[in-house]
Amino acid sequence: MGTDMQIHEGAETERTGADTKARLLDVAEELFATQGISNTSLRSITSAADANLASVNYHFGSKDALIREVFVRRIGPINEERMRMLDAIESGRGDRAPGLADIVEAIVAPVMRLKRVDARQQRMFLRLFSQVHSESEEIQRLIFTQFHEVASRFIPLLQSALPNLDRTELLWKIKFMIGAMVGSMLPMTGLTPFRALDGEGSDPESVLRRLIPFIVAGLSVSVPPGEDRAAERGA
Amino acid sequence: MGTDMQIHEGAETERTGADTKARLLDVAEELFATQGISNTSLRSITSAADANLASVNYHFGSKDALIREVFVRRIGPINEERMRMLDAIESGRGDRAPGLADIVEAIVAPVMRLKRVDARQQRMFLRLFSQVHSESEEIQRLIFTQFHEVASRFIPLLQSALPNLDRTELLWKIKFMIGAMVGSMLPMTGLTPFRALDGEGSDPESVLRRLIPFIVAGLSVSVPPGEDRAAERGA
DNA sequence: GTCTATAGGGGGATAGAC
DNA sequence: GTCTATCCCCCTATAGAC
Repeated sequence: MGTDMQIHEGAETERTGADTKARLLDVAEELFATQGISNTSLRSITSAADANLASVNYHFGSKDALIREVFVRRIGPINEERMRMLDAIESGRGDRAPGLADIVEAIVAPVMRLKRVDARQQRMFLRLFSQVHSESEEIQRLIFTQFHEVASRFIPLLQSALPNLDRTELLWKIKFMIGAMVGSMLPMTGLTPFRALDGEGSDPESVLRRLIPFIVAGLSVSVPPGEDRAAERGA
Repeated sequence: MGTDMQIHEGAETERTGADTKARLLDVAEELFATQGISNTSLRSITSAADANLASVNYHFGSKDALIREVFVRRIGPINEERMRMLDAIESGRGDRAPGLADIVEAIVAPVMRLKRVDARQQRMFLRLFSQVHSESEEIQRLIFTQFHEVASRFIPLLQSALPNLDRTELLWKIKFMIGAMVGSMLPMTGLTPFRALDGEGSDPESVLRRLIPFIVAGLSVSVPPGEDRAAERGA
């Protein structure tokens, strides 16, 4: 199968006059996404970015800070948009419980609309985040921390919209929800039937029109109290 | 933060008299999961497995075959169980459309019950599959191929249970469904509220009791025909 | 400055000895 | 089954021709 050729499929900033800091971010993102984070040495980053080994420390302070920056650059705008949408929901109606779909949309839509960026960046986004699972807990925490703020507003809001769910139930459903969101971005490479989805209907708004009701339905459904499941099997 | 120490957290087969083939599989899986597949050379695998460079070719035939084997070892049993469950569904009732929950369970449950294996293997499973997105299309295909058989039975079955959904709709929902399934396995490391889920309620059956209704609800809900939601924003 | 040629290294696959 | 040695291919870098 030969060796991997992914590293330089179509570099963007390589030769431009972009400043070193931006180049370092671009290169680091790409290497992180394809090789893993801890597998990527500062040396490989700086040499690929045509920069000095010391430049990372100068521009970011540490490798950890660089890692954080790489993710902040992608997650930051998404979470800011989420906060804005959550603001809109909470300010709009004084006491009335906000619509479930609005809340879900606030979390999910900013990610989908990220598709605005070109396909290459889209792929990179998925790759980058896929790598997180292969990293140490410290690095994972470093990245998950960036969702704390949004989560601390989203969870209570969702709880208030679904007062009948106990907390455990709610949190599990949120995991499913996040999964469904990610699932919408999975390539499904080579599974023939799914090739049909590559064309039309894959623009952000179309996906959202399908994804949000799916999630809302899943969130809304009540879970059978608990013991045997063979019971409802015949129904 | 130091470099990655994950490689040998608690190796299992290292020193035992386990045969070379098994050792190669274990080592390859671990290296694939932590470094990526194409980033892992046969040389690094064989040396870590205390085996000869030629051993991979002797035991598996090629690197591709080794890759396939690594995944087959994990996916194989899952898909076999899925096929058995699909058999049971289709044989049981002659003409009547099978219950949606049964179909979903047939796909989802075998993955959840994989948790039977120890936590380390569970983590490895997620890591391993996370790496797939960072690989070339050839490798992705190599792995996705292993789902063809199940998919070709599952999709029509689901379609028959949801006759009102057009094919595109159905396929999107399947992506969401797969996502939700994966989502249930995500660590959410460091997001404080989710730490509560680590203890009770995280056994396979409990997760399934929540996950299956979530998915069934999402599959069942009808999607708004399409024009209303600001659809014609830019199109 | 651009292009072709060639050297070097890494990696996968294979033959033949043990 | 395992090993050593080797072949071949691909990629990168560099040098010399134009």
